[in-house]
Amino acid sequence: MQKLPQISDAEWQVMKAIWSQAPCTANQVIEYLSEIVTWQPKTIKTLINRLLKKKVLGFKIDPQDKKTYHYYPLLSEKECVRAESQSFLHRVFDGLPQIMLANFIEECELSREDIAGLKQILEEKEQKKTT
Amino acid sequence: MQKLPQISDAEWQVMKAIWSQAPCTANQVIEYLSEIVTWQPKTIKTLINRLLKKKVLGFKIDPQDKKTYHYYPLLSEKECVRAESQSFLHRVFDGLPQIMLANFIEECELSREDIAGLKQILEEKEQKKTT
DNA sequence: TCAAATAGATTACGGATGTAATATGTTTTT
DNA sequence: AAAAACATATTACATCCGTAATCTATTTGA
Repeated sequence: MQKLPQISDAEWQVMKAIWSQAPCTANQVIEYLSEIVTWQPKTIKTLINRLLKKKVLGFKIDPQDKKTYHYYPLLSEKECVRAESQSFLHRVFDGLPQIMLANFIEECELSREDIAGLKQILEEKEQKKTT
Repeated sequence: MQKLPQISDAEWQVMKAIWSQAPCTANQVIEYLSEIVTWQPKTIKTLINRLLKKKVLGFKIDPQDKKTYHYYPLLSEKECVRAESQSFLHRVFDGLPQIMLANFIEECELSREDIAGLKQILEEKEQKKTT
């Protein structure tokens, strides 16, 4: 468990675009995000550069097209989600997942199928403890 | 759903102290937090002042002791937790609580009792939908 | 009463963040 | 080959944040 660099709100959007498309160009990120945010392309390039500096992204150059970088994540979505989740859990719920889960289940809209799915997951988790 | 002011990590610690003790003095906050963090008293005073400026805290003066302020929250813990939770949910899980819940249940340590409790809450939620 | 202690108010300062614009260098296009 | 387009790199700038120190006014102890 090492310390991951801090990823800001805006940077998270960029990372989500890259995790779902990598390797991809800046323009692909910009196009992907055009559905989601209203940032100028320059803003997105800035965010990409900050993520490069933080070593959250890397890039390669295609010999065919030496002009355009192809970015890819250096950290997996899973580990970033985990780190961000732990941070949230500690900040708001003193690190107690039971409290947090109970709270979310009560506060969120969940369909009947969602509820069934979660019960399923809980049961599987229980099974694993037994065996 | 109005927009709450932004509460930073460090400010959350202060707010948790005040929610659990209000109304309380700066020194009570400092003492409470001495178990949890290693900040200088001055640092905590700064945080209290920022929270005053953001209108997250208010204070009263005791006629007996006109020197010391007694701080109290202007926002409930519940609404702040809700806002922070929504922010996290959107940043990391695209606002989808099912995904988030499934993820946490799988990743976190939960005792058998925790699991039973969560199943209970899920069942109650299901009941409410039916009726 | 005068000095020391203390509470709150103001100021500090470097780094992160949101949100870009400008500068520079390399391809294309004409 | 010169100009236009485009990609990346650098710079900008206000605000927030972590982490305090200093200033000011009041209270209290000697």
